[in-house]
Amino acid sequence: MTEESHALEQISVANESYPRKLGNKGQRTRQQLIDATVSLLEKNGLRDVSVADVARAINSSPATFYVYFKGVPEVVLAALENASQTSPELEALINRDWLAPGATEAALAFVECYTELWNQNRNIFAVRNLAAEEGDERFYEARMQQARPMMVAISEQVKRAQEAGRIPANLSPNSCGGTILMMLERLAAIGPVSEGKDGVSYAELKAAAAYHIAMMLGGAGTGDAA
Amino acid sequence: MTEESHALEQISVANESYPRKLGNKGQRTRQQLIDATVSLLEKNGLRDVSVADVARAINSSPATFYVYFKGVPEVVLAALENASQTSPELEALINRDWLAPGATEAALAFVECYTELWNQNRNIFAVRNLAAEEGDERFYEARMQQARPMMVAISEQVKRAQEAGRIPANLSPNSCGGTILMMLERLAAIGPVSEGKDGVSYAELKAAAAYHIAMMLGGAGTGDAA
DNA sequence: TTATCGAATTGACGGTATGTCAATTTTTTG
DNA sequence: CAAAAAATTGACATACCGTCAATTCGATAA
Repeated sequence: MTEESHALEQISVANESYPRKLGNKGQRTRQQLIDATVSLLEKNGLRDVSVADVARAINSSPATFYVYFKGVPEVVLAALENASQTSPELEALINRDWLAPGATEAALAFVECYTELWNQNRNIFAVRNLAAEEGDERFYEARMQQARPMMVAISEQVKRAQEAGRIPANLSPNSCGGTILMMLERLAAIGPVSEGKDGVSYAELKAAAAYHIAMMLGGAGTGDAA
Repeated sequence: MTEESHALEQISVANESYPRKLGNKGQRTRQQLIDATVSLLEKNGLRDVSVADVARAINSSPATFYVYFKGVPEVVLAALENASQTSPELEALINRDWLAPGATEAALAFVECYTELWNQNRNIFAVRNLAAEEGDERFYEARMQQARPMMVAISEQVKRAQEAGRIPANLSPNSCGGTILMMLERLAAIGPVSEGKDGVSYAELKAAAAYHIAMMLGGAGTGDAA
């Protein structure tokens, strides 16, 4: 229910994500705010972290906060800029030849690596996805951006599987990549949290996801079935 | 940052989800609150719907609201009790013989039905998942509960596929069901909203998901490939 | 060293939401 | 129709939001 900003045309300091010029101290304060926010995020959900909380955490005042950020979400957005959802290891794992034997094991390694990587930035990724789900365009964009490399890599592999006649040619590679990423993100988001909660272990879930992926990448019927 | 409730042991009216006794008028007011909340939810995310908003919407006061519910989430929880995530049609679609030909088409029909059903309660399901993701146990429980029938049905089919040797026997049926449901929920949640946003159409995504499912249920290699 | 100026901080304020009473009004019922 | 129960609400204490003007801090140059 927040309304539009007023029609003030002048310089309006905090209208950008940070003041027009940042000195040494300013950068330090800004970073402190980011760190404090991420830290608070570990214990509370995004919606339970208030500007007042963050300001208090660095022994400052809300007014100071607003010099650097428009709100808590903006801080998370800033934190996201230093977080990657891919890695050389992960790239290597996905860029293998999925038509060769051992697809199931490779897929499992891929899933492990993906969820592990995700876990390293669990706090902000979780917030990112939450905010994106809530309809915040900026977070939606951020997620898309960070997911793109994997999307491209997976699509590429799907294409190869199609060319080899392993999976139907009428499927859209991007869509296949999309569904795989849906599964992976959900899997990673669940994380070790719900370990054994629904009567299924995390390891089992990862194995199932891995099988899905191996299938979709054309690795079915290469002697991996038990 | 909200704290525990105080140690007041007496009757404490709104400590339960509704007053100890509800007369005719009370039930009406309660329902009005639920309806108003769901309605407001259509336009704003959960976090943008305040107690004040809901109260205003029925020309009442926040104080009245608090007689019936502890907060907005509780209202959604109440609304969820009258929403089902399954249907006879959907049950029929999942309970077919997936080892028989036509699995891909059947899977597509299943996906269509599922997403359609989900859409009918989009507002509260979205909120439910969001809140569950945020760590709210009650919503997590609600989601689990409402997903269970499908979970069971899918697992059953996975088991049959395993017995027929169509998919590896070392996979946990429940986990396979879980991953499928992960995909389906994400797919449904995305919905027609992001139509064509990432360069993939919703129809294509559904097709890809359907193929996943057909695969996992043992319907691969039954002559459906293009 | 100190004067200067831009960077950085904050106290204080108006607005709004939360959650809880006690007091009042409305409805039901004997 | 009068008593009892249910329902409503005004008023309040508390807390967060977002903005400014006023102030303090700190780097630089004379």
